[in-house]
Amino acid sequence: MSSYRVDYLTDSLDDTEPLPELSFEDFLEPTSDKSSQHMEIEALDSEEDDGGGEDLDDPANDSLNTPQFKKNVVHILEDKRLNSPGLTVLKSHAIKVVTAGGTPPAKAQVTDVKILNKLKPIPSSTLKIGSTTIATKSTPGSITKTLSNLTQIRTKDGQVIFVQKSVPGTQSSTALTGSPSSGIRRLVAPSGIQKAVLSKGVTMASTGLVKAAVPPKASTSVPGTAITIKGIQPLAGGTAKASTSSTPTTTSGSLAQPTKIQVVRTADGKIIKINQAGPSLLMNAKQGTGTTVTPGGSSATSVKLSPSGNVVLNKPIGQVVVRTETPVKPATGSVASASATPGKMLVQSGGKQILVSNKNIIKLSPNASATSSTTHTTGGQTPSTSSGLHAIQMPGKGGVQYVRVLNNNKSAAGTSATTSMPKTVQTQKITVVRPPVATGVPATSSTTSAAAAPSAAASKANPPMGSTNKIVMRSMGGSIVPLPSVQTLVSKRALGAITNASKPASAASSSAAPSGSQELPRKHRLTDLNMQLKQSASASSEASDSSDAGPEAKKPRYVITMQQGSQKAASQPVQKLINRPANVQRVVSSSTSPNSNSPKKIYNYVQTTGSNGAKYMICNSGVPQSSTSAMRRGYTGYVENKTRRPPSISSQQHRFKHMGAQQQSKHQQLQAQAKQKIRQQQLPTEQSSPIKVEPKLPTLPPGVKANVPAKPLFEVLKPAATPAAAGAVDPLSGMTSRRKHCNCSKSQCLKLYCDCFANGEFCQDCTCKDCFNNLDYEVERERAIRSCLDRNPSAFKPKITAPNSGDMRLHNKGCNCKRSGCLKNYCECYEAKIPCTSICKCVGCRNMEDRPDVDMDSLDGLMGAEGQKKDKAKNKQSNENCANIYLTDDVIQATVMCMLSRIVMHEKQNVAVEDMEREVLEEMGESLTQIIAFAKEKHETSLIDESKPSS
DNA sequence: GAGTTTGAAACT
DNA sequence: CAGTTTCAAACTC
Repeated sequence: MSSYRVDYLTDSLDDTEPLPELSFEDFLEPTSDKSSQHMEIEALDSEEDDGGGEDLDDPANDSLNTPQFKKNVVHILEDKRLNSPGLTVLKSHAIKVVTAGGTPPAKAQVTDVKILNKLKPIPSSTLKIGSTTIATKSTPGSITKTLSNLTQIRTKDGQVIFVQKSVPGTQSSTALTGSPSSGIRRLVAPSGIQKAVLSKGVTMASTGLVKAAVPPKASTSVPGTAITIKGIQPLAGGTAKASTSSTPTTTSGSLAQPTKIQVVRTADGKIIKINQAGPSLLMNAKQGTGTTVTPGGSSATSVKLSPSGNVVLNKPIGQVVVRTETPVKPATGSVASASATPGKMLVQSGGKQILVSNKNIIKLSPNASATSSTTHTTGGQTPSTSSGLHAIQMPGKGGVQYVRVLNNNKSAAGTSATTSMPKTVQTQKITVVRPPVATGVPATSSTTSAAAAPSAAASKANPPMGSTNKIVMRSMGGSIVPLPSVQTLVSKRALGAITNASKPASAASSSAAPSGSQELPRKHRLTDLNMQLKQSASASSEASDSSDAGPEAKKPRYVITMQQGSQKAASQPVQKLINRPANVQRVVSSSTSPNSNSPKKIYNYVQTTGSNGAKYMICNSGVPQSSTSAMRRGYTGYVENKTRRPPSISSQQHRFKHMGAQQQSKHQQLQAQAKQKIRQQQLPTEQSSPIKVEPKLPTLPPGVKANVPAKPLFEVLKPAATPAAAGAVDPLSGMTSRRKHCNCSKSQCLKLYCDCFANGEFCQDCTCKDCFNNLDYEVERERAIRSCLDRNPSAFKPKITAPNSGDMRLHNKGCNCKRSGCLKNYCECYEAKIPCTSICKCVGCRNMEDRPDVDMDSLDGLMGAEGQKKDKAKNKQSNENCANIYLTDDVIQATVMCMLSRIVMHEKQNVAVEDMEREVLEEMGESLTQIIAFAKEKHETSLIDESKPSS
């Protein structure tokens, strides 16, 4: 659907004369007039027949018909499917126009206009001419059912069209159309409200009632949806001409009087003007593959017969073929056979076909020029028949398109036999003369002169074709949303943009801030942000395994917290876990814990790389629970090869050694497997730095699960590491464990002091003493976990998170350094390679994105060591304020406007959406850069000012 | 490797 | 919530 929408938008954009669309709802107001005259717009439901759903998929499909019909939108004509090659009309929407009597309401004329989305047999039943239904089989009379609610539409001409709102229940209309398939049913909006969208520009020369009906979906078999418009009164002036042109055959008497339709605008914004035209007949230059029938020698050179018996004239792009059909019954027996209805004209334009029962309804445009423009029509087109040259003006992308409708009077119903065509057809051709500008007409089918104009489909596909005033934003990746118009975009987005933009502008940091930090200014380097933005996608995709080692990243494991929306998914075990990679082994342990309800706990035993650590992730119910890893100062500790402490076998180790033989064997197997896997998973680390960074696979201490409500899924953020970097580190080579070995002596490894415990891991190969962090002491361990959680529910949550995949990583709590200047690994922020933020309570912080060490030194010189503390606090405050100072609403708005302007610009240039998105993002980046630069400059000047007085 | 420094966790 | 203590990692020598 989205694609469809895009198309839709683009189409509308193309219109030089954007006319507001009218929906049927607009017309629904009951009018007094309903009484006698009514017009029915009946749509044969073709969609279901051909599997309407599929239609949507088909780009070639007429956007008008398919998608909009779902919306119950009635499209009267579209020029896009000229080529509709098929003899077979896949899909049709028929519009019946019933003209009420002339000024003195004479006989009502019913004209069926079919819009054929697809070549699909047109159900004969749909055909109606005049008050009488042409469709032979269907119960003609029923079609004309008048609906109670009639809406009067006054045309430009001052003529009135009545639109009758069909009752939802009217679906019975199907009965109207004889065969179920052919049945006409009323348009019924899903809500039960009948809704048809007509452009306001639709003008009907004559007054009459328009009744829209959509065949009930139930009649899935119904090949096409017919829309009948009844009750159009022929214009007084027009009548004369029309009358002449009118084909006698079709009308059951009533048709005789011509109706003038001046402008019809389709819901998609295309405007079809039907003006009375001179007598000239335009025939299709060329026929498509379909059997062509030249009407009784009349205008149309070539005529295609739809299986239904409808004759479709292939025309070069831009041509609309109108033909009248003789009432002959479907020889072929195609469903459309009914289409044989006499006097029906099939207007095909741009792949869309309109079946008009009464030619006269279409009035020739008086504008000679229009006709003249029809040059492209083949010679045969000359309007032989005086009866009628109808011109339809279709303002399109390029401007007004003219369609000439040639009535072939000659071809009477009887004429049908003439051609091979099963049905005799009187062909009227409508030539659409499009301005040089790309018209919507493009023939979808190759049959017609494809060369001529870009196919409609193409045009749709390529929004670029038409210059659009609208901003069409596609939600690719959710960043950009399709918007109907600039106004909408501005109005809707501007506000949101401000808020939203403020975030990006103010730095992703804010968003990244775990909790209350949103407003806080971010100190992170923009480069980081950018890098992450770029990398986020990939990183996120790779998720858990990714290694976070940005070039800058040292060892810390970074975690991205999934936002609420993803909770569920998040709750789902990490895919890695789900799949239970080689290094994951399921371990079942009897839960001795008093609290745990479940007698047994299932752990996924994960043997990590170095086998230095083993993680047990609770996996009760077979689903490993995602766990969070607490980021601790020491946790960065993926120790480099030259680990300070050689892996000593701790008591823990011994315990593991004494694990059941079975497990042990598993363990060994896993180790081997783990190695292999680790290679894959190994995070790229700084090449220079021996330290390996591993995104920590979030594991939750076994006990945590019980206590902690559904935890957000934390995924390891993998900063985009260059492949090279990734390759550089071979975990196996050094056999370096990326995990640190704790060395706890007093905490029994049951406090957060212990890295292992804090990470939810069991100690293994640690040098700890009196370790209780293992399965042997599960009770104690759980108790400890509960204790920790009691103190701090977030105790096991990662300290460093990126709220969104693209956001900057942030320390949730911030550091509290006093003497290290946040430039040593004592500082968790520094350790994680993220700048301190205002959340931090550090003193003398020098871990700021905007202040590289060098700069700091210089500043130190200026201010003196003592001033540092103050400076630090000051900086923090200033940083905080900076966001407020520099990211004012005006600035944000300006930024947003710049982005919007880009959109508009590119929109006009028909730039691909992807490119547009990129451009917009670039614009945002530029804006941010400027803002930052400005802020920096200001900041520096302020610093200088301060220093001067002191000196 | 011992000792010191440091800051988070734990505790009051 | 602030201050103090405990603890273990980080760091220095």
